[in-house]
Amino acid sequence: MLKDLPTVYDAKTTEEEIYKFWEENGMFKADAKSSKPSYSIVIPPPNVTGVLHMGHALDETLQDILIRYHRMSGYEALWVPGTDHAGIATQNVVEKKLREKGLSRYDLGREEFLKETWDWANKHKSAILDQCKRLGASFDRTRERFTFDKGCSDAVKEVFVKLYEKGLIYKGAYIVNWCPRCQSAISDVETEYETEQGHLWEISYPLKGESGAIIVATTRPETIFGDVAIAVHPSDHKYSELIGKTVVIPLSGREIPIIADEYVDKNFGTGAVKITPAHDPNDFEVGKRHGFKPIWVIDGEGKMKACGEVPQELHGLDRYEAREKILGMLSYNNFLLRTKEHEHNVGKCQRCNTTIEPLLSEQWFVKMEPLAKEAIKAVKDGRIKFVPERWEKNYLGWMENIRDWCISRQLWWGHQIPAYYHNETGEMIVAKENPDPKNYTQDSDVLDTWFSSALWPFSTMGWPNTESDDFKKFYPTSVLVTGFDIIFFWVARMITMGLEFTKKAPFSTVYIHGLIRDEKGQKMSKSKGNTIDPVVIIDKYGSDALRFTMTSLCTYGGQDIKISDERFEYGRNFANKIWNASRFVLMNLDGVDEADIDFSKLTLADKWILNELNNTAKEFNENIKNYRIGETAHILYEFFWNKYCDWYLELAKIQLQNDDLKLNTQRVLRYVLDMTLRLLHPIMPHITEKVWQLIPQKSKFKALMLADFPVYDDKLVFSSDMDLVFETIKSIRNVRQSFNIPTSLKCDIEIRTEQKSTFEEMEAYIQRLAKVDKISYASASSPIPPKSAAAVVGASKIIIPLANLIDFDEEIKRQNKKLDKLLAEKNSLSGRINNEKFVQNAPKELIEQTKSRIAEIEIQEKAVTELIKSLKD
RNA sequence: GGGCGUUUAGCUCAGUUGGUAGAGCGUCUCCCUUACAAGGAGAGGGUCGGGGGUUCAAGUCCCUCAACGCCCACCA
Repeated sequence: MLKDLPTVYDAKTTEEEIYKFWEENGMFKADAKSSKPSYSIVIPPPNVTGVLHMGHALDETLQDILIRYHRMSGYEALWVPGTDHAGIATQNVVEKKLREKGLSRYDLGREEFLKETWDWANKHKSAILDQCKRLGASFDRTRERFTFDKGCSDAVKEVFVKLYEKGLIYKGAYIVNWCPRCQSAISDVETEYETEQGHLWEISYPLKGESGAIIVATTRPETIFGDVAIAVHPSDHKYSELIGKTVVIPLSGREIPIIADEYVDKNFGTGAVKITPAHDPNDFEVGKRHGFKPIWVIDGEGKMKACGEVPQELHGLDRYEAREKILGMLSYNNFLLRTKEHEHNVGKCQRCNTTIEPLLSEQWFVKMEPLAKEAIKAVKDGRIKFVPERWEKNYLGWMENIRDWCISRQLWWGHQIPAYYHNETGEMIVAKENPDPKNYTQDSDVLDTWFSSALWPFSTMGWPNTESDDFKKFYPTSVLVTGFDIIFFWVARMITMGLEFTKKAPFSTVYIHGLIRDEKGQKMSKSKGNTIDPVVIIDKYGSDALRFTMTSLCTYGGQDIKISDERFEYGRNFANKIWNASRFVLMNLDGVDEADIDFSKLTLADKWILNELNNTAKEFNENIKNYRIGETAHILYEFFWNKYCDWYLELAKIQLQNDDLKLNTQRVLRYVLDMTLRLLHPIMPHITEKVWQLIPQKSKFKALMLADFPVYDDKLVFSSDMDLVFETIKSIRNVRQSFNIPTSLKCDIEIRTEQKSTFEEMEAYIQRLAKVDKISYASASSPIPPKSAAAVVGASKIIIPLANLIDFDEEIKRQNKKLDKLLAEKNSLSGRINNEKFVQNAPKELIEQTKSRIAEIEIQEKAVTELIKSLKD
């Protein structure tokens, strides 16, 4: 049966089979009543509208590694999955579907539209989490949550009412970022700025009752009908005489004053600014200071309002079309004096890329500053630490300058704001439930999606019921794993809300990884068409290959990760190597008993590999504890491929042929494979589980995923001279290759050494792995026979008599090259030793090390010189 | 305007308290050796972006310049 295992690892079949095995046995389910210490992670909930992309794949893989590692390391590990209702994104999708049927949400009405959206969300809610199963995600689906489910809604209401009662939520009219397409306010962080080449227009505003004019520079001439004043700097001599005078707005004829305000920059434009409080945040502030009433001229759709002095022909016109018309009119009437090229930043809606319209409107806000205090403290005093640390600065910088958060959205899909207005008096009550549905109507706005996300670490644990088992056992969570792009959107807000409502930091570590990019370093996006679908990669290379590759690309500094389809060959090849090495071991375990390794019978090779395994376990544990997760992959790759496969399996082949050594060698093979699979399991769960279950053993564990994770073990510390064997074999191979000695030809060697017994112990290894026939010995001082190739290993000389095979000139060249290298090293090292200051200042061990290295070089130098001499003779 | 990151082998990137550079891929040579050709063995390849400084010693610390990338703020 074992011999029937295919030589190429079949990831697809294995992964399906193994995942099903774990799932059906309920192995992902965490026990809130467990006495083990808890380790918990909540997933950054993907949008219900989403499909799995590479960013998720990386994020989920890293979380799964941490969860699996801790589960095996004695923790009660809980990973909570879930999805986000994604207000605008989801509403957009459903509205688009309606539009295809020629309908709008208004045709359906709020109630019917919500029903439709719920249906859609319910249908898609689990799709992305099902895709995560392909990744091997060991999250607890029995605890799956949705940011719009009953529990989250209760938490949202609780938080909203409490914040309102504390005076930290208020409603008011302010300039907000308004998306004319979404028809809603959005928050500052949802506004992305793009640099655009625009214009600065200089417009002349004639003075009233006298000749002359004041020239104003603006980028937004279409707001001219909303002007309430012209502002200049109080100390600007150019305009000091004009302050207090009145000008007439071009095209409108309305009269407005010239005022002085510190806000104006004397050196920008003409030094005179038109003030439009309804459509610009700075103008709003100026307007407020001077007591002007704002005049709206652009509506929520970004069109010119049909009101006031806006000319008839502009009514309902898009703001940019109106701009062109207005410029035409100004120019025609000689009010437009100059048009200058001007580069400026334009705000765009994060969701739909529509240009934001700053608009004065009535919205709800969270006063962030008082909340931020504790959130700053928690990071400064180390209750929360960022990995890598540099993100702390980024976080703190933002937190220390935080502005109020606009939380109301003019959407239907979302948590409706729990404020109720009396139908007649308009009196407002903020409460979890409508006090009197007959007479009170609920506020029609909903909350920013991130409001419910901010509560995610504790709303998923049963909060506000702080007595729930999950909350008691698993809150606060252990770590939050995410990309840097949502530190402000999400991480910062979770920290503030967690501290405010649970008095605890929601997690003690924020592990920030890089973003996935395409091979050119560009962000992946559907519109660019440069996305790589993780499911396609999994189909092609396997889930473990995807996981291993991505993990290995994670650097400690959290650099962005460039990937291409071919990069996953790295993980696929490694999985295949694991598969085949395991096949070899399994095929050679026939007749093995169930006993542990007999330590009294260990060979040098056995000791060497056990010692290496032990170091690997130690390094793995140290690295993962410090979130050097990429490093863990490198360590395991190096150990498994370059040590276990390249050397130990080859050495074991020799030992297996020795009846005295066979049984214990089998035990070592089995043990090291078992432990290695455990080490690899968090990163490559499927293949390791599959192979592990094929290993004959008396394990008490039902599955590898539940087995104990290896830790450093004093009993496995050995020192051995294997390096001498490896060096010997490698140098003989080198000689063979240099002189094109065919593999079929075994050569004899002579070893000139004072360590005869050590070499004798290793003869079998050298013979087989370097294709050597007879080995003879002589003392290190014996003369070198003529016509030989040779290698110097440590203080020993390996002589390969090849009189008829080698080109002596070639060999002299080869040895000279080696000599040059030795001399260069010696030169540099003795330079140090001869430097008094070095001897004074350098650590003792380094000096000793340097001296002994020089001594070693001198021995080799002597040997090589001797060789060259004998070749020349 | 402020802040951060990057610059190391042809390509993509590691390099944790400073002690004369590593991997994967690619290249060259040999090998279907009974786990694996998605493999094995061997080889070649780097003045660690430029300049300056600290030090016995700098890819690693400090200063400065340059290029590229990102974030925040935002002057109408």
